[in-house]
Amino acid sequence: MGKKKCPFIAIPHPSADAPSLLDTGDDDAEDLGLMRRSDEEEHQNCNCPDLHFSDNITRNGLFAGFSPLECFSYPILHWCVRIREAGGLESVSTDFFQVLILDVRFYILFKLFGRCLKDLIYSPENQIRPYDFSRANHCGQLLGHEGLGSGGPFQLPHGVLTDPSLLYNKSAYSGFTSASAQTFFPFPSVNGDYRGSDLQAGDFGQTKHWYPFAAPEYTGQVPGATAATQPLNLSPPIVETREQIKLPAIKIEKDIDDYSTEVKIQQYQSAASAAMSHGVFYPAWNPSFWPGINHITPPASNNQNPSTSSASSPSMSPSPPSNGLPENSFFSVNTTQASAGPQTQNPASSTRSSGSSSGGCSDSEEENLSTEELEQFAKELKHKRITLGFTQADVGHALGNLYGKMFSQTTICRFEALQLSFKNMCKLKPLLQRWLNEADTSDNPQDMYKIERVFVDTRKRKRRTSLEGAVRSALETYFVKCPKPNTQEITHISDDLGLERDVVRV
DNA sequence: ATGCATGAGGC
DNA sequence: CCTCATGCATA
Repeated sequence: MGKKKCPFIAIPHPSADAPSLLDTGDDDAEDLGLMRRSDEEEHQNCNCPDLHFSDNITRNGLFAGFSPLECFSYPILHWCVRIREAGGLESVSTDFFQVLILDVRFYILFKLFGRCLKDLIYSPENQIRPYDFSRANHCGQLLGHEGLGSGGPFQLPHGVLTDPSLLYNKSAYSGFTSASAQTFFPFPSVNGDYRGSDLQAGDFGQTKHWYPFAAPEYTGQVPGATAATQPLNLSPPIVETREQIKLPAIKIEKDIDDYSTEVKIQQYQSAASAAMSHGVFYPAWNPSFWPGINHITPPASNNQNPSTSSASSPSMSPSPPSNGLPENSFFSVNTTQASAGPQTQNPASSTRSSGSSSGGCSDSEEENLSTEELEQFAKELKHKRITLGFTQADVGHALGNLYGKMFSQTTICRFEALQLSFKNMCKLKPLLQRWLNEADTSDNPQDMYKIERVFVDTRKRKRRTSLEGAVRSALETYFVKCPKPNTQEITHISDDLGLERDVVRV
């Protein structure tokens, strides 16, 4: 009786809380039903599987250190329970599914293991209770051979739900790390504000780290859409891309590839049509949102403006032929004003063609920015980027597509972390501001980062030098003695340590 | 997220 | 030759 509801996947109430998943407020983690540190105590009282915190800190996001299956399986189980609680697929409301489809993981799993999930939802012997899952039993059933009937090739790697504790170890966003060697930007620490965002990143932002279907940077799609598409779009380029990815998830991915796409679709479709026949289950399951599922025709009452969605259907189309705007459009927007409020244009199809139309144009002046403004903007950028489901790399590429100058993930990262020089921050801000405005107001922000990656820099980069132990400390000693060695001294040091001159110099 | 590499531009 | 902005490669 006294047990509290586990906040792990606090799926919003079907009718009441659907919009909260997209809430851009500070409580993003909560919006997504992700547990925060403060929930730990509460969690002690629930029957959730082993979801306890530890003090390990992950660096790259919520799902770092997790197998894709682990990342998928918990939410799936919770969704299943929720559906069951609601009386089955036929009984849940439209709003419920609007929320549900935002959980990309569920979508994918539903496609892959639709029958299995239905078993979980309907089968009388599966008397699972909310937050009372038996790992071995249900997860195996959900993802393992048993549930696939004919014994699909999908194999569970050593325990699906091994240790989810890492999920919640993400430290609060700290902006500047104390270890930062780039000290030329005098911002104070940014703290706390991105805790939620970082957690959320695990869901929508930095999904590349764990997505089994990720074709990381080449697809030109929003992560969610990417994940939804990959199992169906087995086009050669993607397959090639996979070959190059060294993520452990590849094994899983290949296994899934072997699995009959036809079967997957049928499984999905049977569930979908069953639900649709009862008049539910249609809202956002449209081709635009779920590319590859274009055989499901949403009713006319679809939320989206039909013309808008058809204009883009972004993820289905090949890369755009254009290469963005010419360089002279780099700093062509007055972003000080633009940042005050969203624009009212409908940029659905204008992201490439109307680069000059967004916001008023002005000189290429860098703004007179205060550190506080930059700091604030960096926060806002990160927050909204994550909310919109873009990675840092996406943003960098989008800038290239939209404004002609591409930036790497590194640069975006450093911008968000305020690790660029003040001058550089001021220079980049207008571009990012403009991107932010476009993305923020676009109905199809994923249009903004369709990637035209036709050029490949074939230069062979020097292999990265790794300075270790003795050499490193020797260099440091030299540096302490003489921070600015001249040529002769550099030569001397390089001879002494057996390093290239350039290495010593750098 | 960050260490090291690279190349442009300025002195 | 140096500084700076930026990116690759990798932790």
